[in-house]
Amino acid sequence: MARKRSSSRPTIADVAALAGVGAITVSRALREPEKVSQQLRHTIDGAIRTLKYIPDHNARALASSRTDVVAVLVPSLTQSVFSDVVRGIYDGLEGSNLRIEIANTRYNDAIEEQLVLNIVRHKPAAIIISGIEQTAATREMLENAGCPIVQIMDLTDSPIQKIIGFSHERAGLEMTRHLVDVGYRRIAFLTGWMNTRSRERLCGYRKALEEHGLFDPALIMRRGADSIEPPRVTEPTQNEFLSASMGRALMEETLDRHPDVDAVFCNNDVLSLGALFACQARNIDIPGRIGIAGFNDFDYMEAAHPALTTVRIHRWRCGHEAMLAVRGQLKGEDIGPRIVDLGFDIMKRASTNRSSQAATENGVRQK
Amino acid sequence: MARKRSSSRPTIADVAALAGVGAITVSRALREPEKVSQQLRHTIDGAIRTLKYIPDHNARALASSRTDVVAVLVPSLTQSVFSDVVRGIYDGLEGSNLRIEIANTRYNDAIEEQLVLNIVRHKPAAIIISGIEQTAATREMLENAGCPIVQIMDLTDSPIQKIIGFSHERAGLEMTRHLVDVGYRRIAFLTGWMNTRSRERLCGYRKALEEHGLFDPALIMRRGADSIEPPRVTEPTQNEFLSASMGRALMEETLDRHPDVDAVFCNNDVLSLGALFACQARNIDIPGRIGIAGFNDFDYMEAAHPALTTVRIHRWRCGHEAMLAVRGQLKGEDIGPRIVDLGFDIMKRASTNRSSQAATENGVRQK
DNA sequence: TGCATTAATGGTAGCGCTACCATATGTAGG
DNA sequence: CCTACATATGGTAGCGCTACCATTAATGCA
Repeated sequence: MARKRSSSRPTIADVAALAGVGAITVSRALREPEKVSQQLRHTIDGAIRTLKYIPDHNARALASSRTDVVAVLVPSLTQSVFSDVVRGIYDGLEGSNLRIEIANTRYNDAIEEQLVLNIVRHKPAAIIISGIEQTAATREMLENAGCPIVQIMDLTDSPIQKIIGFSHERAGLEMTRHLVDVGYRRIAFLTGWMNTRSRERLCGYRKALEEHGLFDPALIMRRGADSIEPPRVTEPTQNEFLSASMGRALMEETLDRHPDVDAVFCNNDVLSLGALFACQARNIDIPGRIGIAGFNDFDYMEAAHPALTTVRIHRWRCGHEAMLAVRGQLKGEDIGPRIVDLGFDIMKRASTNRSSQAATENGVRQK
Repeated sequence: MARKRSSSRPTIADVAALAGVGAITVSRALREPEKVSQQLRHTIDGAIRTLKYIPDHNARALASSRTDVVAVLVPSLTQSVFSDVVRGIYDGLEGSNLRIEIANTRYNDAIEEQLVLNIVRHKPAAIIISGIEQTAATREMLENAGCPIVQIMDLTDSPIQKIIGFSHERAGLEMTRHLVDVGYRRIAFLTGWMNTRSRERLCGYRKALEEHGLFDPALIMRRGADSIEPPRVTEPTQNEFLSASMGRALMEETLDRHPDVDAVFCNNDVLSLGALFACQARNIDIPGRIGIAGFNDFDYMEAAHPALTTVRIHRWRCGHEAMLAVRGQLKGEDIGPRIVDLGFDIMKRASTNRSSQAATENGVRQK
């Protein structure tokens, strides 16, 4: 009844035999080398190399009910935002023998819950999860997962364990304040489909304008699906989620319907690029007649003509630090600060560069 | 000597006990439901739901020496090119119970070889790998992996099993021909760090120009690291790999050093965007004085002012079709055509829209 | 009616590894 | 010299599942 061993794959027993030691010693040499004499360690290393032995992590997981998988939950792969974050996570991996498993929640709580259940059942080494709006059930599963959990890309006072990110509301607020500061008064908000975090930015925009009695709900210009689920994106040309074309259309609509608007705060750089093109096509002076601001600081923002004002956030760093935090905790280090605010930078560029002089004039013109 | 069972996790035995059947029957109900009577199937489903049973894929892999992991090898996560491909792969996953494991080769053969070794040893359900330039050792491992292999994003006459992609050389060739057709004569090639595939496009560019005796190596304008390894990218603002700023600098250099250049073919849309901004900043007429063409057809290309000519390639579709091909083969379907050419489209837009009238004039002017 | 064949289910023995103990050695302390 | 205790190594029994057979009941067909 012996089951055939596919002779191809060397096992720990083969290594042990070749090195003339017990299998368990090989296992130790791999996992806790300090507990094996230097001499044996050397012999074993040799055997491993000769046989090109690679441990089977399935067997390892089964035997130890632990894995070396870091599960990463992101809401979307569509946006370069999360590509950068994921890249940071991968870059933070190097030199460890951890593995990464990306799970895509598609901005859907039910999917997220199912994924988390599946993940915790498989005893990951750690979990990195985007945002703070997990359902109660999801949160409970995470709390009981018995591994390091890092939330990213947002902030809250009550992280599950640790959170690394920044405040979207404050980012929206500060950028809007900047626009007001330099003299814009009729500031529209351009947006595509909104998730929780982009909604927080809208919130910041609103608060900043209300501080000055400048808020006008009619100036929230929105395109794209109105659903809770994000629209499906396949090839970018059919993008109803977020695109420069959408930004261009939004800008044109704004100019047509609200001729008194003197600045647009775009919920995403992609939109701001479209807004810029719309203005160029109509020969509208930027920043004189219209100011433009975006969010993310993608590479093209500073190269644009005029260079586009935006909020720089630290996507790569966020992923990278999350991974480093995970690795620290797995090495037994202290968890450190539970809340890490990476902040953001208001990149004041030519597209909103009105002198306060011009600002005053503009304020007058607004009247 | 009994090892403690962490009571938390229900096993197949628990389900079997609750359903009053043997464990193996539960196993079958999950994997080959048609071999279990409808009645038992129903009972078992109930038990699974009551216990929230989730199979342990580590144990499954160990027992069956097979996994449900589709390994995906990409050379980079930096470029939105591969983000789109990966997104297509994930989208193609839905409804299956396959899992995805992304491995990043960093354009490095040695890393790729190590990753492939590690992957094949773990018996993946299938492998999707970018490009065709695997080392002999890598190729041999893949050939002996005993699972479906799909190469993507390029073409060759001798795929390992199946390849889904398009010809970069032909894309470069056709775009360059278009530029010549509409009358451009001194056509520069703008590029950052080049990988094998972008080099193929350069090759196409060269061939097209040589057809007309227009090739001039001095017009290959290049920035970024000259190494075989790609430069590291962290936050996009420090991007020495590929950025709009680089495109802008390249365009400015081209204008300064080669005032007779009348068109630029950018190896990437990102560069073409920078090139556009450079021209706008100098008030240079596009497409009159300078024509601009890119490669990829990112969303902003058609929104730009003027809309930018480019090569549309099918990134999402490439990943998606690769995944569907994998699923088909795993279901036992025929492998189908070994070579799937997804092609590309030359998107002729305003940035190269010279009438043939103007083209002739320009031809004259060149003399 | 008898015997081959199929359909439906179960038992047992691993898959490759590590947790848990047991067993040698060496080394210090009384 | 003996105990105590750390250091270094090994043996055994699973982890949760499925491959491989075995078994039983139901069906087909001469």
